[in-house]
Amino acid sequence: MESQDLRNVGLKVTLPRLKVLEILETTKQRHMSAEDVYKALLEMGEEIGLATVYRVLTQFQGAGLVSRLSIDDGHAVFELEDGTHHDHLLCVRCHQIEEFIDEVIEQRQRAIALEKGFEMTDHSLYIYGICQKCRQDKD
Amino acid sequence: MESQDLRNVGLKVTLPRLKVLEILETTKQRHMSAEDVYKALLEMGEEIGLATVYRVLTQFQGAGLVSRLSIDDGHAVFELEDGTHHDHLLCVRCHQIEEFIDEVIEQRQRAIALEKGFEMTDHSLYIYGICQKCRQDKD
DNA sequence: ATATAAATGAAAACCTTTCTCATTTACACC
DNA sequence: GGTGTAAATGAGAAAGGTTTTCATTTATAT
Repeated sequence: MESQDLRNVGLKVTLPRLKVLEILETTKQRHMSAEDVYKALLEMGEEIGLATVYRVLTQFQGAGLVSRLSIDDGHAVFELEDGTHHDHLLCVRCHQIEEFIDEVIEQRQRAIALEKGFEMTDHSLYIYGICQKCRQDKD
Repeated sequence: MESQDLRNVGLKVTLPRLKVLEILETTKQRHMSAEDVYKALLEMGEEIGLATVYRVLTQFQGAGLVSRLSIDDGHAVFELEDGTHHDHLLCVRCHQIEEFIDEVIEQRQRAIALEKGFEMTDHSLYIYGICQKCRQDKD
């Protein structure tokens, strides 16, 4: 019952919102750009505007339904929020994204913010590299 | 003798390059966007094109003279390379940037890349928050 | 049912960054 | 010290992702 998910966060239940949510939930690829979502919807035969996809994703982010990753190349991808904070490894060849959690790093970050007098609002850690599969393919 | 710095990295010594280098070295603000550098040069009375500033900064980055930070909002700033790897704290109110080094985090990152089979090429860590000064000003 | 505020789609606008191309410049060589 | 040649520059156009505008459509409260 996805409609309720939307109502819970104070968003009107509209077809575009339901469809975007559906794509995010059913696509195997966990990390999708707005363009990815848009194309997936077109392929489903849904009529939707790219601007709407951007708007909906931004609203979802504001509502805590998704989080937005800002990749180094000035590109954003979205992932369904699952409540766990995690960081990311990005393959610079195939652009696959893996996730990891490291409590030691989390702790150090909090300590550093404290040390520097910062009230931490957010943090982001990206490790860029060549993933195992790409290294095997042609090293 | 900045001309030598340029020759050392295999770049022709041109006025625009010398001027960009001069701005980076003499401006108090350590982290500057291409636009910042461009405006600073115009204010100095230098005639330079914005495209040239971008090109020069990118070349400097390739030559290891500067590093580029990609801020979350799809904005890049440059800093003179000083040989030390460090990460950044960014104030979301005043946009001031502070630097820190944490060997524990560096180590964990290497360990995680290894665990995941990644050959790490780069990594970036940003802590976003409200800096001490901004917290005092109006909390 | 209906009124009303919110949401949508298409296209234009935006913003930072890169590219194109004609002109200028630095540097190696004479 | 001139001079040829490849590289660098500047202006403006183009690119690419994202946001805005505005007329139209839709969801929801009454």
